[in-house]
Amino acid sequence: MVMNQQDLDLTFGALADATRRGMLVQLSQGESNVSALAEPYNISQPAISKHLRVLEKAGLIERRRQGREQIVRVKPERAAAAADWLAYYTQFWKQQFDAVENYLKNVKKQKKK
Amino acid sequence: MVMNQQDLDLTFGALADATRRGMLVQLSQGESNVSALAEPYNISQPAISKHLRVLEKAGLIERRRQGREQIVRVKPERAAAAADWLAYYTQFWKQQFDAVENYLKNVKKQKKK
DNA sequence: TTAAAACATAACCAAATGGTTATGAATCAA
DNA sequence: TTGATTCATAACCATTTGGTTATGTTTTAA
Repeated sequence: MVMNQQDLDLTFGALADATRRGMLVQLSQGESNVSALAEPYNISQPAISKHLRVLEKAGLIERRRQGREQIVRVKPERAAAAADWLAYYTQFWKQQFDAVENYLKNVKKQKKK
Repeated sequence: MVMNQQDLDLTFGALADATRRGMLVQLSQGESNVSALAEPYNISQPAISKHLRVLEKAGLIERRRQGREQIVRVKPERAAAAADWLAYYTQFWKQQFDAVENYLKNVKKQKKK
């Protein structure tokens, strides 16, 4: 999946909150309705709704109605794409870091001489 | 590296902005001073300073003084840990997604009968 | 039929975010 | 020595964010 800048904004933004990450972790165990998802957190029900909306706008979850319940399930594509993005650049950052480390080490050696 | 919730908040939060991601991408090519980093963006210099501060607080970059210049370089550990976190759960989200897909497919088949 | 359950939505609030202009400090170059 | 360069910091502003309470809607269960 190709992620544009806005997708990355929304995805990383959604992941930048412990409550929302907790919900995603919970959903890795299986589908859930909203009440069950809310249970571990002692914030109000509307606050939970807002978090779910953020996750939905980021494309990280999907909802379907089942009677009066709302069944939430995870949608892994965006998260996978964000993980790929991060892994891709991490590789270069590591290379860059090592290169600079070696350079600084050499400079130190030169000074000792 | 073990990431606590606050580290993940800061790291994903820092990544949730296109300007900051652009800076990190730029830094994957090598160290840079602040002016060179700022060049592609037409926002004010203090705005650049703020973005750098966010990246620094998240532990994604490091700075050192060199005369009147500030040399910025990337620090890959946090990004790597965040990438690991994402990759780890993505695996379960994919499993979960596939399981639900199969379940829903079976339900459809049953209905056809 | 009526009360409870499971949500969404609206209105509001404080704090955080991303931007600005103005200003100042340190360093370098002429 | 003085002016330009390279930055940081302070003060301010509008918007976003994460929370709240109040209220309404739909569905289920008694």
